Amino acid sequence: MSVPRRPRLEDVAALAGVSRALVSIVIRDAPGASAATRERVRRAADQLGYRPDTRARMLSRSRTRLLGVVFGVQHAFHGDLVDGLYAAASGAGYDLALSAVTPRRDEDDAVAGLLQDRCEAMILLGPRTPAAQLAQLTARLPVVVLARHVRDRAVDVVRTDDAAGLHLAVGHLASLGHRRIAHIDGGRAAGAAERRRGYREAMRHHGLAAHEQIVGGGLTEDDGAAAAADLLHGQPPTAVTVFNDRCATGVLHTLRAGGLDIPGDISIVGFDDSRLAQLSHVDLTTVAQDVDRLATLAVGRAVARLDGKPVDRRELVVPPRLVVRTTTTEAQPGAPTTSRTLL
Amino acid sequence: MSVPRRPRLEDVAALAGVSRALVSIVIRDAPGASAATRERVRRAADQLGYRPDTRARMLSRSRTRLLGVVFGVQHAFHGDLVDGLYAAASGAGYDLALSAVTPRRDEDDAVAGLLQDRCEAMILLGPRTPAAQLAQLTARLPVVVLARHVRDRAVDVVRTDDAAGLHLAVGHLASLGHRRIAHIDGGRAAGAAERRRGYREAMRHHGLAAHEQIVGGGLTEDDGAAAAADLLHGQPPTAVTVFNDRCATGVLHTLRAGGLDIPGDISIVGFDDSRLAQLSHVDLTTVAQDVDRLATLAVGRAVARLDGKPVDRRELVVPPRLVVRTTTTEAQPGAPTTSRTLL
DNA sequence: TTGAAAGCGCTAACAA
DNA sequence: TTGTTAGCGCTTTCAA
Repeated sequence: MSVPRRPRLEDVAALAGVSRALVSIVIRDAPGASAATRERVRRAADQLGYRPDTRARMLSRSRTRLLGVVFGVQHAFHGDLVDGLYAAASGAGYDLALSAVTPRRDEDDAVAGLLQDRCEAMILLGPRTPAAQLAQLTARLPVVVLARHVRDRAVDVVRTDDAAGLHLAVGHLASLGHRRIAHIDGGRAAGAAERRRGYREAMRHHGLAAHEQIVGGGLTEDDGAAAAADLLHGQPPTAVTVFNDRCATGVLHTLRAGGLDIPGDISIVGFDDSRLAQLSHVDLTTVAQDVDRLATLAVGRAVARLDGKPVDRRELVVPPRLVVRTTTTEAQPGAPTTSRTLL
Repeated sequence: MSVPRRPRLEDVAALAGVSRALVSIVIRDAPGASAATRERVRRAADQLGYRPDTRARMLSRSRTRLLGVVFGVQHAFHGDLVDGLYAAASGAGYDLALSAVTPRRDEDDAVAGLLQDRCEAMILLGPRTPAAQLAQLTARLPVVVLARHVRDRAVDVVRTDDAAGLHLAVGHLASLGHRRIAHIDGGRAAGAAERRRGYREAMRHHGLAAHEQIVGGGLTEDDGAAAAADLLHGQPPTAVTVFNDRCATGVLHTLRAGGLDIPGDISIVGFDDSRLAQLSHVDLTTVAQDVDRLATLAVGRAVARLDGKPVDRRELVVPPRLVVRTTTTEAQPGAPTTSRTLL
């Protein structure tokens, strides 16, 4: 049984009794065909189930209308961003080429794959790639770094105002009467330095400089779990701001497993407002990043570069917003001040 | 400043002083060129930084060597599978085209996107698409369903022996002395029916038919949290097998939040052995799916179909394996038998 | 071993 | 409004 070959432009033309060019015009909704012809061509195309060949189109247009996206497949927040990026890209008439960073596929692999796909621009989610290398990549195609601060002037950045986010978090806790507020940081992760700085500034701003306490964390749940244990070896704070939701989740569950009441004994604030924070058994007070806005700006910036439009500010900073859920409450007079051994 | 156009085959040919065809041969490592020529062409290509244009190549070869993958961007286990698929595909000389299912992008969208990318075959991770529709898709290109049972004879399937997995789980619990073992199921999720069946069979096999208790769950953490609450409205079991790790995590944390000791009061067994189960603060006893084997088989099957090789068994079933961690322990004589109100 | 030439399926400039 | 004609960059016969 012979497989019916996929219909080509030519087949449609033949059926409709017109030239290939005409069909191309109709298919692309380009001007230059009468309504009657359009109708006839459309009908023929439908009848044949014609679908234009993207590759041939890309080749002749010498454009792919493809935006490459590098994301961490294990990172819940990246999943949220990808959702936003799909929406933003299709709004701008582009498609997304996804390239995942996995345990066995690093960022360089992911970027290389995208380069091969001939995407026109690249959007990197919280990349760990050094700034110099990113700048180098920018020489090949427009690159937008999403959710990470990059000092290098050559790289476009769209990110949340991380420092402001920590001002919100600390302010919230301070207004609840907390004074001993610790910060579990993200180490060298994207955004970590900014959030650390925001925490310090905010603590000083609230006259709590003496209570500053930064605990080494990271971006995974396990990092949070380890940090939670660390935290409680000394004099435990009454509240903690955590680098991100994943890490905060680790902190939350570890403290609870250790017998502490959250938020009774310790209040916790996360960062991202990823789906993780919204789970009913987590229900984390957190600093929300405006995913749709970040995604829209990132796509917009990539497209602007492709269109050669002038760009005023290289870095676009989106304000965060505090989402209060159930992991924060007023400081308890009798909060634990002695260290306890957990786990 | 003019952008230096990407070098083409022709540029390399000119520099090396040979014809385009020769360059093509050398680049593809095809036979038909002397060692000397090869060397000369290679040097020229390197000097120009030549990279073949994938699209043009796809077009003329009328092959893309692209395997489409539909996955859930929020699903940790899918992330694990994607990692395995990248490895397996590159081993087979194929590339992956990722298409994500997100809150605003359903499976149909994801499949449509891949169809447009002209991938040669498709691998769907735990799809919800009805069997009939999958069968229809198979008429267009080879489709491999990964991690879901499909009765329709037209669809290739690679999956874990879900029922056997529940035999392992129940057997483990039974050997620890548990009798009242409940199952929190996955509803209509991929694999749920098989796991439910496996649970029932295993309970009977161990003479525990009288203790069968199936609680409606789902595949997310929130589903698990809700089920945990339900579970305890009646007479709580001493152990539960849960549809998957995500759901089990919700169960675990909800029970703990309610004051129960896990595994002291209730033992919990998950399914998948996704990264979630391996987190230190979760450390879930679970039924592990052999991710690399599943991925390798799925890619192998897709490639076999593309090569037109005969395929003996339409469905490839991989045995699971039990991973005992810290959420299961021996049944306690004094385990709670009265209902408690949680949350 | 090498080169010429004909596509792959589509777009776009130009003529009619 | 329509059709003709070159490409887009590569692969792949078929001759030389």
